[in-house]
Amino acid sequence: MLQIVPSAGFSPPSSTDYSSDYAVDDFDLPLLPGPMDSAKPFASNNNSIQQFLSLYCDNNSPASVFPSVDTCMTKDPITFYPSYDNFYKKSEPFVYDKSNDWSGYKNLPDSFSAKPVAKNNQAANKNTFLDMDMNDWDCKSDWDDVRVQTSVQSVTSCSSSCASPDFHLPPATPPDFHSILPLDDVKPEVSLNLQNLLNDKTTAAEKAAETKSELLRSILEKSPLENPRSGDDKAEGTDDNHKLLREVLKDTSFQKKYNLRPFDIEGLGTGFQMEAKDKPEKGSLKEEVCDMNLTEGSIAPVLSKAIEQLMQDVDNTSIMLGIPRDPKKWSVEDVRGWLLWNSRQHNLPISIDLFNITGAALTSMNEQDFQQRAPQCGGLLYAQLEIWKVNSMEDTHLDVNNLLCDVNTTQSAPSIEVSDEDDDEDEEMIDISPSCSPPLPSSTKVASRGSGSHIHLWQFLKELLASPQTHGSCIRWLDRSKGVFKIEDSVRVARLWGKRKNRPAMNYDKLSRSIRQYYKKGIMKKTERSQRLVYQFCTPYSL
DNA sequence: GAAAAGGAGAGGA
DNA sequence: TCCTCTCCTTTTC
Repeated sequence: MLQIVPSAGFSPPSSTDYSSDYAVDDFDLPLLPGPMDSAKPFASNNNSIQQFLSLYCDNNSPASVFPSVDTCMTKDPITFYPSYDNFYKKSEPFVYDKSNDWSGYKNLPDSFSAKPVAKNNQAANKNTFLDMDMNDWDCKSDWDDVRVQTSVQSVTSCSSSCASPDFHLPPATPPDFHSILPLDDVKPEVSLNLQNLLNDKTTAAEKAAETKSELLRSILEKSPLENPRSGDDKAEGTDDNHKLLREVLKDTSFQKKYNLRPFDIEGLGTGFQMEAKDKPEKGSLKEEVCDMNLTEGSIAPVLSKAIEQLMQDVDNTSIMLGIPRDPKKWSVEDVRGWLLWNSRQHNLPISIDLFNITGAALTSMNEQDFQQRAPQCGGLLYAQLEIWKVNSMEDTHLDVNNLLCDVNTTQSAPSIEVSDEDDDEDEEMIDISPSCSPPLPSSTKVASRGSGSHIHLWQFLKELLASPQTHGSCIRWLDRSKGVFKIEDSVRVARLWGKRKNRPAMNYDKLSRSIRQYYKKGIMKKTERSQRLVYQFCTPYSL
């Protein structure tokens, strides 16, 4: 199943699959404030937010957290998206280091010769890069493979209030582009504007259609060799620029995506016109987003949902693996299990023996330590662990609005609303109350991870089993490796389950009936030797 | 008597 | 449709 959110964890099959609806292109990363040092919970690492959203926005590979780094450059209102897929897929996952814009490219495959190194050995940092002339590039034909798409999103340049160069992907400037496209005043900090995209998609698509038409006209006028009316019959493929251009013209995927109908533009080429759009599926995130009158501040619910889902996935993974949510509490075996899971889930080459350490030691490692032990995926593991660390903060205040506000704005203290339940359960609600205007819509309170009523009984039981210090008196593992556990206090377990599900009448009879339903589903099975109050998870649920 | 096992129907998402 | 709750009966320990 294609998924974007579960990049950092396990997400059980759900009817809410946003994968087809959103891509990395749909998020306006630069909307995030620049200096994140004062913004919790990512203050510990400036890379975190970038990695976090990169993980989030990837929908190009089903089980991968490798971001498809589609950087963009734009001349408002035109945007071009050179994709790095063709050469990037074998390299390290992108890690943006603001101190060195090109650090993420250090492991590009040998075939990629268009590394951002100037011919005159000019340092290719961000500033010099922006000042470099295309003739300074030591680029070969690899750019020919760069897929180019015209954007159908409405693009605006980000103002300084919502964007900071510190958090922008390094601009990429394929030389071929520069030679054929009007990019005289390229703004390095420009990327997609989620607000415009979501707020007025129709207008955006129409603009894009117009844009593409204008682009075609411009190209055709500037490039007589490609203009069939020019009378020049130069053979196809004799000019790399035109090869690139052909890629642009051949790419019609945007038509389907935005429901555009081609039409002829005064004989100059093909334009595109909006057709009736299908209404987003009811109840989908997309519909919710479309229904929002998206101001800059109202993007918060979108991010809030994304973060909520990500945290839920991390929780699901911790339950599935039977490890604590807090990586600091991991045993050596837990660490190995987590690494093994990541290795399998994302097909990462990890030498697990090099991580024969506890969770406390693991969490104290920096990114370089990870890179040393896992040269090919250390950065990714580090980013994954960062998310887990954030998720483990019980008092984490995920105030998405803070991410969208000027960091100089005074930030209110985290507000945690703790339920008045007894100490059986940590049923606190995370209050995502706005700390800066505008306020969030009605659903400002989000149930903390795992405390929702949608949790399955087997997940709940594993959650209890994962916290023996708290619930060991009522449920415990008999044989962890086989997934055999015993309910020591059936009344209490049933009461906890009823509390979680808001079913005051729950009792063990009903709970055990639900457990028995799992026999048919293959989630649980009877133990080899029938024992009272002893149940056994089936693999992989026991993992 | 408590727990296990399972049939059957209801209800919510 | 799936999952869980609820009620019920019968069997087992």
